[in-house]
Amino acid sequence: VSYIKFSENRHVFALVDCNNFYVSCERVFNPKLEGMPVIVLSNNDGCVVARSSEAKSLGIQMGMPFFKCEKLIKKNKGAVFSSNYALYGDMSFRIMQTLQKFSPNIEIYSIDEAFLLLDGFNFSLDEYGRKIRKTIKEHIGIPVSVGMASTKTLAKIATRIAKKDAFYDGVFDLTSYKDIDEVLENTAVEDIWGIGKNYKRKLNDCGISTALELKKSDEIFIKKHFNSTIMKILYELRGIPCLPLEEIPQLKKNIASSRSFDEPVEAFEILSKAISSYVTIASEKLRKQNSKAGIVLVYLMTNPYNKNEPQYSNYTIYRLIPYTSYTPFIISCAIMGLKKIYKNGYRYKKAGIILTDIVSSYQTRFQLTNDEINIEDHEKVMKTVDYINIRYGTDTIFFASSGIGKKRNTRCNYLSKCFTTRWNELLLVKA
DNA sequence: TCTGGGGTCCTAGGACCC
DNA sequence: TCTGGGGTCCTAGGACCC
Repeated sequence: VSYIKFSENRHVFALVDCNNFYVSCERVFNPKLEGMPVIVLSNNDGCVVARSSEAKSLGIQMGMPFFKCEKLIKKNKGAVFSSNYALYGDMSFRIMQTLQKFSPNIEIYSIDEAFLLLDGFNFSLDEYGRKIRKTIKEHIGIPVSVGMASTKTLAKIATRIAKKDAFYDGVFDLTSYKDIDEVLENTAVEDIWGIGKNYKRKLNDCGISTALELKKSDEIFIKKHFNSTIMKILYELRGIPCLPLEEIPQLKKNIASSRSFDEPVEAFEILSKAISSYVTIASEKLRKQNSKAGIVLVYLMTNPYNKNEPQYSNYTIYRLIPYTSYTPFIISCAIMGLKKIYKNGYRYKKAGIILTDIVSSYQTRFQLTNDEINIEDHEKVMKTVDYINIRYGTDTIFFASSGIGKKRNTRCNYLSKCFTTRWNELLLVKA
């Protein structure tokens, strides 16, 4: 079968998943939060993106707008935090470093999840999982759940049980469980990794509502009515891996940067400063992966939730010739783009840019260019700027087109300190 | 009053080519 | 009157994830 790109040997995938990660990060430096309902908000304090179990029991949903649960959480003496990515990113880095010691083959899947390949380990997987869990808790202070199975999709299911069912206390090994089908029978299709609300509806319409029913479905039928995504899931449920461990991070194919504004923005100058700073952020990421972009896309929009206001949204793309990661050049293209789509008289809520058509810097070494552009000089300049900003802090050097006044035009009223990345924000302990 | 940000993969259909 | 067949590439939109 063409979907099966991976070897047919038995594998053991372990998924290590941090329990409500952002909340746990806040709790490490603020133990009073233990046992309290705690939520962490998205950028601009817009939506709930992490909830402690106590907050979940209050009925606060993932992605819920903050204003809809603000009263509830305050009434229950809960705590609220703005996202502190400097803190969460650093905590994640420490966890991933620690996990490297438990397997030579690891895929960092997201800020709070990693897959480990545990092939050929001839001792108790359950014990090993508990050792991982204990180590992360002791060294970093974050509680994790660990699930093991023969495919990634099954490992996801195992981890969910490890987390949900108190009996397993954070570790569940599906490879040695007596009856996998029994587990799958108790897993709803929409709880499978990769099946969202639309596939759920369509599968339900075909009479498939549990993971077991999908596993036992007729391949020909599924192939006819669904796409390759669902076929892969079907095989993965049967224990045939279709999703390999991706140890080497691939070059990002798109790099985006955008923000919603706290207050609606009308003035072109404010938008162009914002766009300029988005380009700065995205170009840094571009250079960090040693790549260059061929296209910059600029977009803006009014507030789609506000039905009483005239709506306008638009985007434009600019080809970058030659392929580049030189921030000032990309800024000037992006601002030309902005000029093209900007219309006077609208209250803009959000703007952003996307760098795309990204290639490795090695592939661009022999581009034909105008003699006036000295690519080597550009690269040296950006290298120096990046070095200084890493060494002395973000925005030590920045572009005047981003504006020199107050940087933040997004809200973050509940921000905790950068306990692990700034000397002057270290936790103070009185003794 | 207040609704995030950053990604990936897949597919259908159009344009184009020989 | 009769109007092929096979292929690639590109793009927009859908779906999903954390």
